[in-house]
Amino acid sequence: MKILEQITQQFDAFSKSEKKVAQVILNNPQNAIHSSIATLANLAEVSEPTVNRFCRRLNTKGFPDFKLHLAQSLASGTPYVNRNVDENDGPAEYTNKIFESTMAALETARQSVDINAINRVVDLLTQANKISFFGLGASASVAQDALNKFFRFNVPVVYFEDIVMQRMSTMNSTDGDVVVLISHTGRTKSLVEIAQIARSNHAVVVGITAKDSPLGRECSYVLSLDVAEDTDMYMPMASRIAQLALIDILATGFTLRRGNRFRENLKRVKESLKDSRFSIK
Amino acid sequence: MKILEQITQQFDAFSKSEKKVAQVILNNPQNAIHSSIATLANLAEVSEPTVNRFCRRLNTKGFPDFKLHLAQSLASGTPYVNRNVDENDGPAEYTNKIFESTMAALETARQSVDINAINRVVDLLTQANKISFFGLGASASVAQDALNKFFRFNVPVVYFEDIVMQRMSTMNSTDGDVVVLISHTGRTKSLVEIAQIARSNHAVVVGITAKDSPLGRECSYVLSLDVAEDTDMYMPMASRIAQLALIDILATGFTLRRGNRFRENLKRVKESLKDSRFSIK
DNA sequence: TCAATTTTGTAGTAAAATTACAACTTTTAA
DNA sequence: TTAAAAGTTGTAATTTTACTACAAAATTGA
Repeated sequence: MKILEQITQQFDAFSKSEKKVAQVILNNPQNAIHSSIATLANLAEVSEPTVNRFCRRLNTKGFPDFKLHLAQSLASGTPYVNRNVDENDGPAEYTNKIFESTMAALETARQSVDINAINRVVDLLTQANKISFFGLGASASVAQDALNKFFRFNVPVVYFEDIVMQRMSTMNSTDGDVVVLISHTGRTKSLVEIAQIARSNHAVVVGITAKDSPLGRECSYVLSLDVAEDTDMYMPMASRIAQLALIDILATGFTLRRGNRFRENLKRVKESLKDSRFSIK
Repeated sequence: MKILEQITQQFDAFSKSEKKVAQVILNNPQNAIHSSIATLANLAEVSEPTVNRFCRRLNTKGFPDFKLHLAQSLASGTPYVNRNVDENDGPAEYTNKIFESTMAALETARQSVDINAINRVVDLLTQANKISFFGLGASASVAQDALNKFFRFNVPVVYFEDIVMQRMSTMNSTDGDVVVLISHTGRTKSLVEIAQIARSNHAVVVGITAKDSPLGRECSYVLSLDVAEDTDMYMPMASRIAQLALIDILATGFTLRRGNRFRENLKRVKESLKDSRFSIK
C-alpha cells in the first residue's frame, strides 16, 4: 500500500532509467494508470522492460499489478496533513503540498465553524434591505466574490475596493442593512472603523474574521475560521479559501431560505450569460 | 466512481450471464482485480467476451480499465464525496456538504492537474516582463487574487475588471509578456478575443480553463482543472476555489524559483502592512 | 410457430506484457 | 590503467491477455 510514497522514498536507490520512470509516474500518476507499458516507456524515454523491472522492484507482480496498486494508492483516503512547502521542493511536491494543506485547512475550518452563527447570519441576510461586503488586500477578492454571488439574488448588494468609498457607503447605512467585513487577522484598522461607523448607524455588522480580534469585538456577529497559514510563504492562502467556502455556505443558505421559486430566478440569471459565451458544439 | 455500488444497483438490469459475472465479482472483488479476463470468465462459467461486455456496460473502456475502477472502489473509503445540497437541508447539512464537496473538488483537481504544465508556466512567469491576469464574473475575483499575490513579488503585474481596459492593455503587450486568462467554461467570448490579440502580439497566453474549449484552444499553455460543479446551485463554487489553489501553486512555484533571498523581500512587504493594522497585545 | 431481437459463445486477431539474451556502463581490484 | 565482474539497459522473440467479427443459440412478441 501507499505505493506513491514508496516511490518517493526509494527514489535515490533507483537506477538512472528507473528514476526517469519514477519521475513520469510521480508527475502524473492519474495518467500513468491509464497508460500501457509502451506509452509509459515512451514518456520516460526508456524501454518497456525497464518499466517492467521498475514495477517488480516495488514488490508488484508486473506492470498491470503495479497499476492496480497505484490506482488504490490514489483512491485511498489519505487524511490531509498540513505539510509546509520546503524550499527544495520540486513542482510535484509543492503542488501536492498546497492542495493538501488547503484541504486540511478546509477540514479544520469545517470543524471550527459555528453553525448556529451561520444560521443567524443567513437569517439576517435574507431580511436585509442592503448588503455590503468589504475586505482589503487578500480579502478584497473574497468580498468581490461575495458580490458576484449575492448579485445574482437580485438583492441590493454593495462592494467597494476603495476605503473612502467603503466609508461613504457605510455612513449612509441604516438599520435593516447588513455590513459583512472580511479580514483574516481582524486587525485591519480601516475595517474596524467601518464596523464602528456601521454600528453607530444601527446596521448589523457581520465579521468573517478572528473572534478575539479588534474587528471581531466590534461586530454584532462573528463567523470565525480557525485556519493555520503557512507563515513561511508570507502570503494568505488557505485562509481566504476557507473564507470563500464560507461565502458559498452563506449564499447557499440564502437560496435555500428563499425557496424553490427563487432558484428558478438564479437559473434565469445563469442563462442570461449565454450570449456572452460560445455555445457547446 | 463507486463501481461496486453501481453493480449492485444495476444488477436487475443485467442479462443472465452478466448476472453470473456480477455475482462472482461481488462475492470476491479482491480476487477479481487480480484475475485475468480468462480466469474470471471461467469462474463465472461464461465466455470472455461476456465479461468484456459486462465491463463496457459499466462505462469502462474494457476489462483492464474495469479492474482499475474496481481497485479504486475497493481502496478504503474515499474520504470526501461530492454530495449535492438538497433543498430540505438544514444549516448543519448544507454547511458540511459544501465543505466536503469543496474538498472533494480539490482532490479531483489535484489528481487531474498536469504538473509538467505547471512547471513550464512557472518558468514563463519568472521570466516574464509583464504579467496580466484577466477573468470575468466569478473568475474576476480569482484574477484579482492573483494580482494581490504577484504584486508582492515586485513584478510588473496587471489586472483589470473592465473588458475595454483588458483589451487596451493586451493591445500593448509584446513578446516577453505573459497573459493569464481565467475562465471555468472557457467559453467567454471576450476572453477568447483577448487571447487572440495577445497571441498576435507574440505574448504568451496561459489559460486556467477547460482544455478542450474555445479559450483553451487559443492558449499557448492550458492549466485545466477537472472540477465538477453542483449544477443545481447555478453558481460557480468549487471551480473557482480550485482556480485559487492553482494561483497559490503558481505563486509558490514563483517564489521557490526566485530563491531564498527573494523571500526576504516578501517578508518586508508583509511587514510594511503593520502600520495599517492593530498590533497583537 | 416463426420472424425479429437480444444474448452468448467460438475462433481469429490485435495488443500488451514478459522473457531471454546481448550490448553497453560502471565499478573494482590488480 | 586496465581488464574482469557486476550491474544496467535495450532489442527481439515469445507468451499472455484482451478484443473483434461473426455465427449460433436463446428469448421475445405477434
